[in-house]
Amino acid sequence: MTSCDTCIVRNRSICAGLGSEELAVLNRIARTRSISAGQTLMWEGEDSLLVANVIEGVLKLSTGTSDGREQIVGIVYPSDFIGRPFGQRSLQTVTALTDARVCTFARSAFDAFARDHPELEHKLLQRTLIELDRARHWMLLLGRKSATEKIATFLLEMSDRLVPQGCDQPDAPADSFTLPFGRQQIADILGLTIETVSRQLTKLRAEGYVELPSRRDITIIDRGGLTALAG
Amino acid sequence: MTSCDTCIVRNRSICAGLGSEELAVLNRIARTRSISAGQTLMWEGEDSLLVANVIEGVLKLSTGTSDGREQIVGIVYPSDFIGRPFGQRSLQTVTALTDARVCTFARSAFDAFARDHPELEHKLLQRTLIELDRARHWMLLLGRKSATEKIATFLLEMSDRLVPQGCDQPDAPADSFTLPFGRQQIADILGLTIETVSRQLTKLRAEGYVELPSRRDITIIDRGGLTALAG
DNA sequence: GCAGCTTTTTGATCTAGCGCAATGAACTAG
DNA sequence: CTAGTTCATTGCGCTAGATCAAAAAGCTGC
Repeated sequence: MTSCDTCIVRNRSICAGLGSEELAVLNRIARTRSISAGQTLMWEGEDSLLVANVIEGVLKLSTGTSDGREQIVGIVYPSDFIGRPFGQRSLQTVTALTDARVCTFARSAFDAFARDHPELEHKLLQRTLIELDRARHWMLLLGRKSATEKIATFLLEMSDRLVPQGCDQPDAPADSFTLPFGRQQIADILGLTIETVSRQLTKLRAEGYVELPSRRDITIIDRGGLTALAG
Repeated sequence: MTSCDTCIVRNRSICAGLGSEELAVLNRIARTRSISAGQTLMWEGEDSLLVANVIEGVLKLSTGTSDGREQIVGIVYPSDFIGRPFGQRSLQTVTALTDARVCTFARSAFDAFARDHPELEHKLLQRTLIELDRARHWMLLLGRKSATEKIATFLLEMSDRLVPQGCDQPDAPADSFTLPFGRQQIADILGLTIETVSRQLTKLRAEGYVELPSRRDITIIDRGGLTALAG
């Protein structure tokens, strides 16, 4: 059974600000679910039956062409909301990148609850507006930036959104962090091939912008330089 | 002075469903504004002071890099909503592609009104969710599709969203339509150069997929073929 | 340690789309 | 009608990034 009382993302998720009775109602339709890395929670084109809050872990939203090319269109962190409320179909595939835990709701039940709680809908609207800004900003990167600019932008963005594991410090951007992605996934985020991603990272290391202590670890050495490269 | 009573997008815009008293209140903070083609309504990075409903005309939302590359991230039609409610900054430049009329509101006044009217906020949420789906879908095109696929997708999308001028017929996709864009703008939508757009269109014409009666007119000859090309 | 994976890097080519330049077509204003 | 202006097309390299192929580096389990 779920308990919102002990939920670690309670104050940052869309649930924040709900009264205790409302939380109790929401609690009744909620179901916590564990997902292991690589597992898919919902499929593109499928009926939209679930929505969820991310409790822990990182997930990707992706779309693809019929011949197997993939584009990652969003990355989802703890306290973020996933799924498509008020819509019949999910237009993205949602897949866990790390082991994850999510708090799921049947979409229809959630929709009904949301319509009765303007404060919740307002939070959802705020988030959706932010996501839309983010997606549109990423369109500039996909459509107009060079491989070097893409990688530099990506590393800076990751240093902003990722926090070194186990560290609940102030949210200043960290210069060292562990990516929840392999090279292929970075390629799918940036609209590049895996080889180009690898070459660009090697180049940035050779030029002293970053260090690559291990496959998924990044240390930013020259943030200013990277910022300039990001365009 | 504005009058919602005679507004031609009243039933399709976010105002639809508001009662007549509420409409009167909204009316009081609204201001109709005419914009001529090419004129910019709001600038990227500027304080978000206005939001608006589009009454007539087509506008583009765009972002750019410091060195002048541009990416169009959205196209806005009559009854669509523009601007960034509940946010300090506008992250896109909004520019009229054709002569246009919009119904503007001071953002702060609109925000306050919206917070008092859950039904309105719900409509706004629905629209924002649809726009987010659209933006993410476009990311696949920008990141993963070839020039031919991009152009084919674009033409099909335009035939869906544009209606031949002066024709209030059922909304089946029209095979002939007039684009509100020049070649450079098509390029900025698709993340291509103007030359590539031109060459691809010439190629599609040569291969019998489309006819190009004049600069901005398109006639789709082989919709099935285009659909196949779109990938 | 080693064998069998998977993932990443590196190398060598190829090509789609870019960038530049010239030409041509359409629109505007006298 | 003509000159000026803007916009679109076409031609010709060139290059960033894709593609194909192989080697190297990490993991996993024994």
